[in-house]
Amino acid sequence: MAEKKIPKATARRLPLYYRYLRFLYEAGKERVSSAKLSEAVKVDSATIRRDFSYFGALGKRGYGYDVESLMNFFSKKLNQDRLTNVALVGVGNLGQALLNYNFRRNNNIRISAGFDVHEDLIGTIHQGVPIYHVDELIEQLDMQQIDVAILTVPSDIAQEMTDKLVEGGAKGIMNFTPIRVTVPKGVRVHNVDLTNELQTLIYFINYYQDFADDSEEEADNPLDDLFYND
Amino acid sequence: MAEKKIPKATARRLPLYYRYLRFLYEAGKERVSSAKLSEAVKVDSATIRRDFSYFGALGKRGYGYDVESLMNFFSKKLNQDRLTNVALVGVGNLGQALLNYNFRRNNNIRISAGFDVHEDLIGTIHQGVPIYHVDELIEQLDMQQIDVAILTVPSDIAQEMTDKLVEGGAKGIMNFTPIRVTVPKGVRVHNVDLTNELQTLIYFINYYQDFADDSEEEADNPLDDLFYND
DNA sequence: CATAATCAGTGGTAACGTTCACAAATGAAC
DNA sequence: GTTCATTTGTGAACGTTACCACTGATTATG
Repeated sequence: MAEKKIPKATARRLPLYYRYLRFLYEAGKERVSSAKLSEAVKVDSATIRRDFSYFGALGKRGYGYDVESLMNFFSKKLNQDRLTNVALVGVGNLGQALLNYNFRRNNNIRISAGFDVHEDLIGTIHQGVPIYHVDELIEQLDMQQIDVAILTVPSDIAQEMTDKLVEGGAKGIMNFTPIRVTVPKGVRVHNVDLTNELQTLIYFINYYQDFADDSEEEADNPLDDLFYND
Repeated sequence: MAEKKIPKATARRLPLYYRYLRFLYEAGKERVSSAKLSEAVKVDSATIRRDFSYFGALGKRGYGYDVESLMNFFSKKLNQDRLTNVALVGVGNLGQALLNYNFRRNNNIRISAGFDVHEDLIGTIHQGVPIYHVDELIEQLDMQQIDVAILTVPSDIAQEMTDKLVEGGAKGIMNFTPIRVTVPKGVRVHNVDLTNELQTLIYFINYYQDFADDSEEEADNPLDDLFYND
């Protein structure tokens, strides 16, 4: 909780920088300039330097940045030095794909518990992850000290499951449902709305296609749609 | 291609508005105010009015907005009045989940062709969608008049497949790989980076947890990370 | 050691996005 | 028809983000 105000736009780019630094490190590179980084992550080099500067002077003029130390620095910032357990609420199509999706590959994040209501699933183990009934959600979150959850349930129970997550002490929810759920202050929701993304993409290619000078980020991620509190 | 400059932030919210308008219409509601919309989509009411105003005067003072006509208006804007075919490149875990994911439910978007290199998959039909070898990609895009693609391939072939897509005439790519691919002017890439999202979420809950007054949009869709050209 | 090339850090500014606050328009009530 | 309650549309203020352009530190070269 050290540095006060890292801009949100900067925070969203940190994982991108971190990933590429890992790549450079594994490729044996010792140094990198903001210009080289810029090419790979497609972020303006001035923006990269500004982003890094919020954390202090991490580079050396005339030299660039030391890959290993910068990588380690961001590793700590992104909590990659310890394992983060995540709950998966809703083990349907998308949920199961996320179980298979290897968050751990180069990342200290793993889904450690799944929750569903479907009787066939409960008690089974998928990709090494035990599936519990949602009735056990609050209890398990507490027991396993989980404070981050992925929500992949049908829309009509999205708010209900969110309330349970909040009650279980979740602090962060990655919401794959199209519902904008309501949460109390202190809980952060990150919306990943796939249909929304696709529709936006289609809108852009239909209405922005001939505006040439137009290269930028998120998003956002767009996709990027996140908010805090209610 | 009518109205010139709809802000990107506005464009990203259109699908959200559209979806809720559909919901209201199906619930038999005839009118809605920006304040009511605001509650549901969690966007400030002034922002909603501003967003709508870019398209002209869509509402009536003292009344609000007519649900049906607004819904139809956005339906056209979002190309929902005609079917959009999308290609899926990479029919692995995530790809198959997206095949199952019902984009068509309330949306005139469907995945109409899948592409992979895995021999077991080629020639099969998943969820009604035929899977072709990637060697047929360029040919099929052309034949099926597809200009939007979802990219869910391993990182190491992301750029190669992107190049094929561009060659096949794709104008929009929803990129699920962590690679920031390079594309020529006129092609829009929308990055959906799940690991990135999760890491950002974890970063936020660790560093922003006690900054209370902090509720906003996108996304930082974030997730929302999109760009144009190279 | 001197000169050239490189490159981080940052002040300034422009572009973009959000929100306040209010006038003008409309509908509802009686 | 007058009054009251709503609610849009928008000028203006504010906040955030991105980028240019330059200074000065450092390395590389001969």
